[in-house]
Amino acid sequence: MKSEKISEAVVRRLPVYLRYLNELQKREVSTVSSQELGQKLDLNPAQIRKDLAYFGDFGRKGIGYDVSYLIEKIRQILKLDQKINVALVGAGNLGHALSNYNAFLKDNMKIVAIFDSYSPKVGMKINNLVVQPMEELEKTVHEHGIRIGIITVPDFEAQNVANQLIASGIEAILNFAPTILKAPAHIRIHTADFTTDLQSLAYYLDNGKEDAAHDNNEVDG
Amino acid sequence: MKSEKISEAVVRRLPVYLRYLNELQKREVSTVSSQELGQKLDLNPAQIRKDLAYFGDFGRKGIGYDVSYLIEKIRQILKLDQKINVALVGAGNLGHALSNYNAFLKDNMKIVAIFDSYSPKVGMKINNLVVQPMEELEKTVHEHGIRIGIITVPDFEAQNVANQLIASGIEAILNFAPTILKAPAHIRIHTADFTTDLQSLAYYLDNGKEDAAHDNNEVDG
DNA sequence: TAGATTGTTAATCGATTAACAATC
DNA sequence: TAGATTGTTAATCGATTAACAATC
Repeated sequence: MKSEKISEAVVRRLPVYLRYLNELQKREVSTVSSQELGQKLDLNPAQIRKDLAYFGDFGRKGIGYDVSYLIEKIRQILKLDQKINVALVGAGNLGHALSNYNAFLKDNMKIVAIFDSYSPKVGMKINNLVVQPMEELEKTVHEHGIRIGIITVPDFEAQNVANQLIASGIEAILNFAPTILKAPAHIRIHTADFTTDLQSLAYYLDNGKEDAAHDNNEVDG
Repeated sequence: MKSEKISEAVVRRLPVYLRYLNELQKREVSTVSSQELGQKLDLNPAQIRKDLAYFGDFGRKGIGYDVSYLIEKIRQILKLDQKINVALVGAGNLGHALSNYNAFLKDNMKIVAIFDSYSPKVGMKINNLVVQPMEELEKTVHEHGIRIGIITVPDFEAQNVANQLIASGIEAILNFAPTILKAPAHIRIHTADFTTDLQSLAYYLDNGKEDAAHDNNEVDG
C-alpha cells in the first residue's frame, strides 16, 4: 500500500475489474490472477497489479486474488458499500432509458428522483418515480441525501441545471449534454457525450471506401 | 504539418473543438485564438495548437484561427464531410433515445437502420425507421453502405451482435453494453459505458458525508 | 522443492506544457 | 513599429510496462 495520489485512469479501471469479478463470482470461480484478468479485459497484468496495490495488498503471491475478497475491497474503494442516491434531471428519451438501469446498478446506487422543467412532463410516472418540477430540487436532494446528479437535458439548459444541482448540495455530476460544464473544483464532473464518441470513430474509418457510401433510402414520412 | 501517428487523445478532442467552433460560427465570430479556445474548453492552449498542427497549418501568426476554415478542416479530418451511415442494433429504451439524436449529428452521420432480434419489436416504427430482424443485417449494411454500428443490446448479447456487425462488413462500433468486446484489430471499438462512469464518480464523493445518506422514500408500486 | 504469481522498483514510453523564434 | 499569436522544439510530467526478489 502506498499513499501516492491516485490518477483518474486508475479509478476508471476499478469498475471494469469489479464487473468481471462479479461475473467470475457468479460462475463460482474463487481465485483469479492478474494474468487472466489482463487477458479478459485487454489490459497489461502489471498494470492491474499496480492499480490494486495502490489500495492495499489484496493478492497472495503464487496464488492470485481471491475473487470475493477483491470484490469486497473494490466496492469499499468505490464507496459502493454504502447507499448512494442519485437524481436525474431531464425526463426525455435518454433520461427514461437511464432510469431503467437502476436494476444494473444494484441496490447501492439508485436513481431516487427525476426532475424536469417542462411542465407537461411533471407528474408523469417513470419507473415508479413521479417526475418533479425543478422547484423541488433542493428540498428533495436534502430529504433523500442525494449526492450525484445526472444531466440529460438539452445542451443549452445543461449549465443552468448544473448550477442548480450544485447549489442544492450535490457533489458529483454525470453530464450527457454535449457541452463543457463549468463548476467549482470540489464538484466532480464526468462527461458522457456520445456525439463526440461517434464523431471520433469516424476518423478511424478506412478512406479507401469513401465512395462506397450509397444513397440512403430509409422509410420516410 | 508532421506525419507522426496521431494519438487517440488528440482525435477525441477534435469533435470538442468542432462543437465550440460551430457555436462561434452561429454567433458570427470569424476568428478565434488557441488561448480563447483553451479557456472555454478547459484545455491548455499549447495543446490545442499542437493538436491542430498535426494536420496542417490552419492558423495565422498574430491573428489566430479562421472559424469557418477550421470547421471545414476538422470536418475533413474527421471525415464528416462525407455521408456516413450508421446502423443501430437494439431497439430498447436506449436505442430509442439514441435514434433521436440524428438531428444532432447533422446531415452527414445518420442512423439509417435499426435492428432487433426480439420479434415483437420487429416492424415497429422508430423515427421513420422500421425495426428490422437481425437476418436482414448483412443485406441492409451493403445496400446502405453502412460503416458504423451502435450496440444497445443487453451485455450478454453484445459480443454476438458485434460479431454479426463485423461479419456484415462494418468498420467501427460504438458499444453501449457494459462489456469488453473482442474484435479483429482493424475494427475500431469505442465503449460508452455509463455504469462505469457512474461507479467511478462515486469514488470522488467526500467521505465525511457518508452518514448523511438517508432512507429513500421514493414512490413505490 | 519447483512453479506460479504477487508487489514494487526501475525503465520506457507517451502525452502535456513551457518557451520562443517566426511573422502577421 | 509594437502587440498578438502561431507552429514547433525542448522540458516536464505522468502513465504504462518490464523485470525481479519475495513468497505462497
